[in-house]
Amino acid sequence: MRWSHAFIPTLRDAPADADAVSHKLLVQGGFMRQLSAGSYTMLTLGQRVRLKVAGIIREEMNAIGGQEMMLPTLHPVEIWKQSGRFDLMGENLFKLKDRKGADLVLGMTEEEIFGILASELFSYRQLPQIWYQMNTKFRDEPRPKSGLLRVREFTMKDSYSLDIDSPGLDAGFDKHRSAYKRIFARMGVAAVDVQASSGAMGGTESVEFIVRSNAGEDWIVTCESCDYRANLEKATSALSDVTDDGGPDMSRYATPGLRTIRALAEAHPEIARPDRQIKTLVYYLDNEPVLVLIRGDHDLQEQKLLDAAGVGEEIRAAQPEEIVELLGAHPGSLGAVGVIDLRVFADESLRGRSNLTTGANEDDWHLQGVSMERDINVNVWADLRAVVSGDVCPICGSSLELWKGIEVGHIFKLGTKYSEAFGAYVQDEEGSSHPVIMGSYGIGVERGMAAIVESNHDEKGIIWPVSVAPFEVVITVLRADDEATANAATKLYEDLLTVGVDVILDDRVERPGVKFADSELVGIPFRVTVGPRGVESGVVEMTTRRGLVTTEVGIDSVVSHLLSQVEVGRAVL
RNA sequence: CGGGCUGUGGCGCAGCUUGGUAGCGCGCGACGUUUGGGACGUCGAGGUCGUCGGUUCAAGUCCGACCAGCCCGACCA
Repeated sequence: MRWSHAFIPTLRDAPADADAVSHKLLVQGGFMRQLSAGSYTMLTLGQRVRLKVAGIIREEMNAIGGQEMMLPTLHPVEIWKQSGRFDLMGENLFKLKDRKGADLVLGMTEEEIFGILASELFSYRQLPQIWYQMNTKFRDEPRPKSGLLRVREFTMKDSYSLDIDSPGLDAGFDKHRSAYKRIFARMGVAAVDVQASSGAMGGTESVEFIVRSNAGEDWIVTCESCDYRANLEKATSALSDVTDDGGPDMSRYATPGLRTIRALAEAHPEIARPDRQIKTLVYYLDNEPVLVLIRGDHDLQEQKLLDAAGVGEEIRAAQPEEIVELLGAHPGSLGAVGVIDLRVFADESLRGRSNLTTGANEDDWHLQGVSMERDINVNVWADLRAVVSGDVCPICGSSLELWKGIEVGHIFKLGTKYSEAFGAYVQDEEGSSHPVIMGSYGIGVERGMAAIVESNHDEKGIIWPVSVAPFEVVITVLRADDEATANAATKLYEDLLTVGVDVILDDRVERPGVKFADSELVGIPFRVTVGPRGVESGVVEMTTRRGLVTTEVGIDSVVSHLLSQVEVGRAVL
């Protein structure tokens, strides 16, 4: 491609609404433009990167035996009702009507359709299968943001493993886990696999692939000395032993105006240290009010509550008016003692505790000497608290740290939910019928692009890894209006094309500074500078984008030099 | 869905308080001088000021409604 005739609209001024670095650089570099909230046009540079990322994914999926298909994005609403996910996905699902008034939805993931296809399987001898596709997914996000990091329309590679039994599922899951590691390594991002909540997908186990970045929206917990890694939604920590040394019987005491854990602790330090208080929260799970008990110095992790409750359509904190109606008191004086008409969820850190303080469900009154066993009817014990930095690792006892990251992939052990919903059963050796066991595995292609940029840039612009660069080499012609220089550059351009290098010829009649700045903003890994001075003496310059290291090379040997460096870059794992 | 902010040439913005018919920088076209790190001069093109309605002799400016985008929160595979 010749730059002088390419549509590469670079900008000097950042778009005002670019919050993430990748958003700013991809717009400034002329890779993409926003059409509407969460909807982006990929320009020629962006599309070239996207196709390279997709190519890496495709190669690795094929390498583990994946079979690529292409599924429709327009789905009849019935299949989403059949799987039960029409209600589950709620407003995130795009819905529309056709001319006959029939309800349709736009696919946000494709378990339903692959489940339907799997119903054509009849024998264990046809298993295992790995099926995948890469196409557009639609999600009506409440708040698209950060450029490609959270959008309403994007490309996802989604694959599905189909097995007769759970060892088979484990094998398919592990194949994907290692394929994903290779994919992200080849893309040039350091993605780590962490334990995750399965969320609305259901299933038994899930692992996310996370790229560390402050632009990300996920909080990750890692141990400083062992390999424990988990999303905050799933992470847990070791509990320290607390001895409550018996204590008095339960009694009421007046706490006028004390409405927070801290205020109560400061007013009554002898009986109401935060770790001796029960924090009582009121939530609605699918419109059912429930009480949630956690230790006074802890915070609730809502996803854990949702997981403990089973897959729920909706979780929300109750409003103060609702709380007064349910319990007869305002937040600040709430407790679960004597509550029998509401389900009570309690965090493990409260199990077996006694001599605690909690609200009396009467404004300005609390109870002391409360025993969990004796005084509170707990329906569900679960790990509900949010881990905080410095907590104790549940595996090795070292310290846990928290950091932010971008979720670039997520793999799930689904089980039989969809095969049962769509009648995907196969017979085993004995002739008895079993639902196919499914796994589901996703990678967001454009989000992956953004993650690459987030972790590969400097103050001058993007630094694409060779494997995903829109072009591997840019030939920067100084004095494109000088015939000898232009001819030498054009010859070099054609020679590089001949040996299969992805090269762009910057033959614009621009000042050198403009061309250098653009090539660095766009982030092409190798630059060859061809100028009149060098052409006269038979040399050109090679500059690496990373580090901007420049070396002088004879014009006759530059093609082989470049080719070997490009090949090294392409192969990097 | 709650709270906040913003919509003015392609991009970034001023003008609005105090109403009088639109301006700056970058970019763009032509010509000339330049050309190894984002040049300079001259001339020029380009805007129903988000939309609709209202007030007024007169609205980018005041009022109302709506739409869109962004931020915080809620939410989120």
